[in-house]
Amino acid sequence: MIARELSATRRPQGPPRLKDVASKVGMSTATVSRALTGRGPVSPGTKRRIEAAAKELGFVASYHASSLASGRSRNIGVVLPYVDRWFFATVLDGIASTLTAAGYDAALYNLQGENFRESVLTDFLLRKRLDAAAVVSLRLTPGETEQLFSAGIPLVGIGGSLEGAPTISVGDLNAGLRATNHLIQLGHCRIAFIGGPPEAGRSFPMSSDRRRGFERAMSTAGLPIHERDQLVSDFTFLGAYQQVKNLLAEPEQRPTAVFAASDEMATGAILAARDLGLDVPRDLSAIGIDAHPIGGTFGLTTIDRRARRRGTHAAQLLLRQLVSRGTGHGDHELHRAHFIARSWTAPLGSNSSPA
Amino acid sequence: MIARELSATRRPQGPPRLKDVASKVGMSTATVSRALTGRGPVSPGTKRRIEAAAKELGFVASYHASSLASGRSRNIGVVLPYVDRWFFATVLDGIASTLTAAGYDAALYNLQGENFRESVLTDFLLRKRLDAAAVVSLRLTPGETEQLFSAGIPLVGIGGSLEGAPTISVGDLNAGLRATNHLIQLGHCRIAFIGGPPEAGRSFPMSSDRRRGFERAMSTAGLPIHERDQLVSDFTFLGAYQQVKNLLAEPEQRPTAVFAASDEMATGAILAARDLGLDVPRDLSAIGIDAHPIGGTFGLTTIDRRARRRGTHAAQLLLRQLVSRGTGHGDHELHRAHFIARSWTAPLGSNSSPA
DNA sequence: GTGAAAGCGCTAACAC
DNA sequence: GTGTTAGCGCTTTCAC
Repeated sequence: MIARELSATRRPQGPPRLKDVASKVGMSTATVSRALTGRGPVSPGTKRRIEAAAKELGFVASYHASSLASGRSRNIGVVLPYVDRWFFATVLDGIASTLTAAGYDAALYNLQGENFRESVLTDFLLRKRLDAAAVVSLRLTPGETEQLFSAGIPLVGIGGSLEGAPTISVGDLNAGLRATNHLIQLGHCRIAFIGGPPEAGRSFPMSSDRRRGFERAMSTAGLPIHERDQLVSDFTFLGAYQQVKNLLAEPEQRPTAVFAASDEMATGAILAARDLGLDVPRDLSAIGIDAHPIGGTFGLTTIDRRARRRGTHAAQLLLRQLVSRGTGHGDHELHRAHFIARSWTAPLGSNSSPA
Repeated sequence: MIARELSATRRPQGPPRLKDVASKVGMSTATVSRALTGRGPVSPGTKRRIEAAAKELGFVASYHASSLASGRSRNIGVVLPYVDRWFFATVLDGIASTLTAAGYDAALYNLQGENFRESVLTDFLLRKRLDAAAVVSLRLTPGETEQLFSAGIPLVGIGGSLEGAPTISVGDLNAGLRATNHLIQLGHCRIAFIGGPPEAGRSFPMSSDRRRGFERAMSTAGLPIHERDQLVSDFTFLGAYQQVKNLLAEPEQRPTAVFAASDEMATGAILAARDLGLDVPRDLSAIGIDAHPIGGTFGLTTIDRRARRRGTHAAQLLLRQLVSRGTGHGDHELHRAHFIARSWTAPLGSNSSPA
């Protein structure tokens, strides 16, 4: 009803339109548009006057109209399996900050594991309100990738596998190798591995790659892998704490070192060991992956995946692609992970035969 | 250049338009629009045929066009100071999931402390591409709130203070009171408080409210607050760990309990105590706030802010407002925090005079 | 360098 | 119930 009354007065004091700016400077909307978007020629003088007028009126172009007319939307999608886990939240933080600074919006698509996978990948792509998308730790099917490409949406992958799209990976396999080798070089022969759950087919192929790195390093060194030292947890502190507590409960079967696929799990492992009266790192060395702040507290040795930086980098890549209008198919950048040696790993020595 | 060539062929195989669906079923675009949006009368029969045709063609309405024409955009903004902190990430998770499930987009605005405050609050509001916004832990100035209202954007606040907008708060003051009282009832007289940094003027007024709760509880109980027991940290594990380690270094001045404004800090405090050789909870009781998973591991007593649920609830509130077209000015819902007593708080007893 | 005019793809009055 | 007709507010040829 109110709306009806207002419509008589016609736009009582709605936001200013391009038209308003145009008439204020006595120019056509076309020129104003060119001046403000920077596309097309405008004389420096007019440009300045237009900008001044726009500012004075507080004019900001309507995204919807602009997007509809131009096909560009200054909106970039970020697709990830979780947002409430440190690694993902941090990557997201990096992406979002970069985009915001560049004047882009970040549209968040939280798949929640696999819950929304179907609808998100179908929906958001089809509606084409996105200029580009960053896909974090997801293994897209060829069909899905192709759909996105054919919709003309530049993609960049982070740590997942994305056939044909530029990907920023950290080399999970390599990280697994290095972490394990570090422990081996310290003299450890019996090393436990705590990984994440087996990947649900299509998501985050990270844990299994690390596990493969672990296995390869062990076999290269000629070390046996004990079945019972192969733990599966959920990337969380709590899960690992419990698992490791069980594992260490039998002294004669104890590993001397543990490699966890996340810092949270590594920390859990350490605290479990401590609670069992073990001395860290004398009785148990531990190494994690992530450089989660919690690890820094204690001095956990870890492999930094540089989460935030990778997010930033992915966003920049996308932004650059948007400018050059190239899709940049298939470039693959490997961000080498950064090794951080700290005090939770120690040479095997004083504890060759645990009490 | 390619575009130019293609334009000859005219939409070689671009996504289907409303028009395509219309001609496929031999109806006008208006009817198709009505059928698909559910706004306006359509006979059940035609509706079904239209839906079938749309599905078959893989038609999905262009958001931009639809938004421009209707003024609605199925896009809701989420403004928060950080995304890489557990509480915020979890709230965000709750909001985003709910919105996604309802077919809405979540546009993320990460202020990064105060970095992007200005531009976000100005920009995203002016462009009006948002149907509504959830504002987490932010203290908006009256001017800012008014701007948002006058732009017709329904708001809901979570845990911040938002004059005139519905707010979901957890009662930080009350949480502070309860946590402190819990410790007092256990017989503790010397209680330390670890809070966050003083709020940067306009952000997240949560730490100070908890501190006030603490102070009030103490003074009500007639207990003195020692200046040196009032710690300021950064909500992180590490910060608290160090602070508390310093605090506990002098045995004769030791508090017997500590109330931390976050579980991460409480956990840091506990581990600091342990590393100093103290027994928890015999020598030091600790209570936190958040129900961060890390606390569950050890049995940290805490006050659950129900982060995820509050996010969910905020999103629902917004969605409901959008339907009823009311702005719901000023309703204030208090989600009472949930007390979780666990093993890290104990009656003062065996440790009346610490060694 | 600038303006006129034709859309972008959809929704919303309003007639029928 | 359904079709017709105007736009939503901007961008972009295309002339000038």
